[in-house]
Amino acid sequence: MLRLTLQSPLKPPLLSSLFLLKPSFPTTNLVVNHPEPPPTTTGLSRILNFFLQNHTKGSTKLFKDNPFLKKIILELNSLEIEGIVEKLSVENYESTLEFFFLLRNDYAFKHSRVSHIVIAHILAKKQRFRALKFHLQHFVQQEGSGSAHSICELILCRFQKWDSNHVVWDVLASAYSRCQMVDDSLFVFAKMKDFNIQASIITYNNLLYSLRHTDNIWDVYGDIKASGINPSEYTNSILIDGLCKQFLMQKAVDFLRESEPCVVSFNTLMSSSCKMGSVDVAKSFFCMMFKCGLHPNVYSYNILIHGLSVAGAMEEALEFTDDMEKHGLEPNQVTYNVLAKGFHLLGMMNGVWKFVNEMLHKGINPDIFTCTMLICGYYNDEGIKVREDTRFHASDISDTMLLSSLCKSGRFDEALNLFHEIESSGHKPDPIMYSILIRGLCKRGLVEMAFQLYKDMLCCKRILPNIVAHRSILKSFCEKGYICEARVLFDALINCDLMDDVFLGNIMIDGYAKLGDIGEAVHVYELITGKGIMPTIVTFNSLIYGFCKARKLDDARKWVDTICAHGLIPSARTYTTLMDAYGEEGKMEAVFELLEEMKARGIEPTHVTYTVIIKCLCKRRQMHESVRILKGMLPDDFQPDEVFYNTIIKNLCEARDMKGASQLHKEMAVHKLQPSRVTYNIILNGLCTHGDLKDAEELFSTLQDVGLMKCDYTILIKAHCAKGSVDKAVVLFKKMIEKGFEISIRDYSAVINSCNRDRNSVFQLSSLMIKCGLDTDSNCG
DNA sequence: CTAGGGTTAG
Repeated sequence: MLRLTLQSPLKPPLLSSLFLLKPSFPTTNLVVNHPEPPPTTTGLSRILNFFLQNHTKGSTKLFKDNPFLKKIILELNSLEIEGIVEKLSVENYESTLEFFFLLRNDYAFKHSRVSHIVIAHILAKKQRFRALKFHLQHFVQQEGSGSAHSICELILCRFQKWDSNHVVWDVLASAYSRCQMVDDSLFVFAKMKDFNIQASIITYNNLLYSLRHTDNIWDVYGDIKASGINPSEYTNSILIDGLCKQFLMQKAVDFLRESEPCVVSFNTLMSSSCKMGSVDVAKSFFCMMFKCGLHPNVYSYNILIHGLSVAGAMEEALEFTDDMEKHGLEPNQVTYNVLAKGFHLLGMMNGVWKFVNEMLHKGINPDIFTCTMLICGYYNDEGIKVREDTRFHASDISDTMLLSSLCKSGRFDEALNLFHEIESSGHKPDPIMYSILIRGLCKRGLVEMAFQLYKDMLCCKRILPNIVAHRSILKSFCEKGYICEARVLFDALINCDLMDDVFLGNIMIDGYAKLGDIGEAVHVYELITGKGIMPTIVTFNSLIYGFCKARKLDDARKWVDTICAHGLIPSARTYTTLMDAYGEEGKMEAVFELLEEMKARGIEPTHVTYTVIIKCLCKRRQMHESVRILKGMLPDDFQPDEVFYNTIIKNLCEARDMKGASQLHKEMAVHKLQPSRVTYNIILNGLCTHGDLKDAEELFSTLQDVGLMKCDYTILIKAHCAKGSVDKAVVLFKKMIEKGFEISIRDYSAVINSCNRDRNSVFQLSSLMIKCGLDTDSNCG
């Protein structure tokens, strides 16, 4: 059994064992690219043909157990397989389907386009619409965006006369919409119009859905009306959803009035109202539903109960929960999670436990949302109490809670012990417990150990890690600079179809962006959007950060338009990132231009925005003028934060205005801001370089209680060296070593360099270096 | 098509 101890974290090179991960993943669908051999006339395909002809139904089973035939398949290229598929399809649909999917799923065979379209026709003919839908989605994902043109061409050339032609066209247009390839979808629509093929309402709905963030919804809606087909209930609610997403609530309500109202439309309106903070409006929609003769469903109740819970109106939330049951609707996982969250927000742990308990009693297992609440530490230190509480004694949840508490307080030894104890008591290891440990270890920077656990659950225990585990590992890999390992994991998740949400993609994109590797960042972006995952504003903000980091500012700026094209609204973060980048390049006009642009869009600058602005201003101007300009810009209710102050204090120090700096330091208290170690470090540095060294020493000694950082020591040491007080420097240096800070050669040389080439001092420090440190090679950082 | 969480800037 795997035993982990905190004393022996794995060294990074072992991470290369990650490459073993891929074959260990328990799912299929790993795409293997077969090298395409030149077309052969070896007769292999004739043998295969002969074989398939002689076994209609059940042929593939025979085929599966036949190593000889397997060998034949691997010898053939996709063109030869295509020939077989086509020929077979004339004689036997079922065999063709089995043959195709067996090759794809079990042999990871990459079929040709023609084969795919043949299969689509068979599925259409057999009216297996669900399978057809998935088949074509899979197909267009594989083909990627921009493929519509050539695929349409192919269908026109070779499939025009096939019976199910119109169905295939229709579902193809849907597939492109569902995979977020809107341009391709529109291309298919246009071709269909040329050939008088009527799109179904389902296909229109898919298109409408993928365009719901944009003005184009009305064009599509107009098209539907003009074509004479009846909009469905879905059509209306998608339209309402789109209008809500564009914050056009009034238009949404107007449309609801004119169209046939349905529960989903009301739910969408309620959800949007709650998100905008108006639970009352949501409640009035709820009442309106009854007046329209409609009955709220579980979604309706949950939306409302959530709205009330986050607003702190727990009594009312509970009333609606009762009401729900009176109307014959059972509260579900979501209901309980939402109620638990509400009580937690109020700090009423009894309430939380009441609902987690009720959930267990009803046989509803805590799901990923409950777990996220547990794992992400909503329940702080309650775990230990809970485990002692007899009501929860020996239940899985109490173990989970205890584990969570231990991880939260950094007691990993105890956490791991508990974990092994649970394991050896015959309990099946639980993915939630794993993810708690993995997340905890990652948070502490112990990603190597966390990954060991991750692999242990995956490879040894055959438990699929949950989203929390994936996220923690991926994020930590990125943060620690193991970008290649992160990518291998990411690709494995994609290939196993375990990547269905945008968050993992965002983490991966951000990882590349932070390194300035914008090429890969964009590549990952294309990868996830090709999978039909909708990018969010976070995706774009990270991409823009990446372009800025790569110093491609004009490209970065152009991506703001892409955000809008996706129906998303650029955020204050978007603009702040751009402004910071332009400021760094000294392009103040651009900074102010962006500020105007964001305000024009109704996006309020945040305290971060203003921090960036002051940072930029100070680069070019006198400090006092900069502050004056900034003061003119700040809104009355501006709430500065600690970093805002730190930035100004730092600039004041650099302008040698130590008096102003200490004044601002005092002012922080007025805003109830606690100066942090960073603040003190800035002031210390200021005093050392532009102020009185005595003041610096004084500050240094008072800081001893607050806790000193390594750079506090080095700053003062360097200052002493520069002033020629090497003795004082040496005393401090020894103290720093005593405190257990890791001292690198770089630290030594930095100090020695600041000795003004005074040979005596250099000698003194060098001997100290030989005496005290560098006896191991571990600190050559 | 509609509900619960998490990923980004100084």
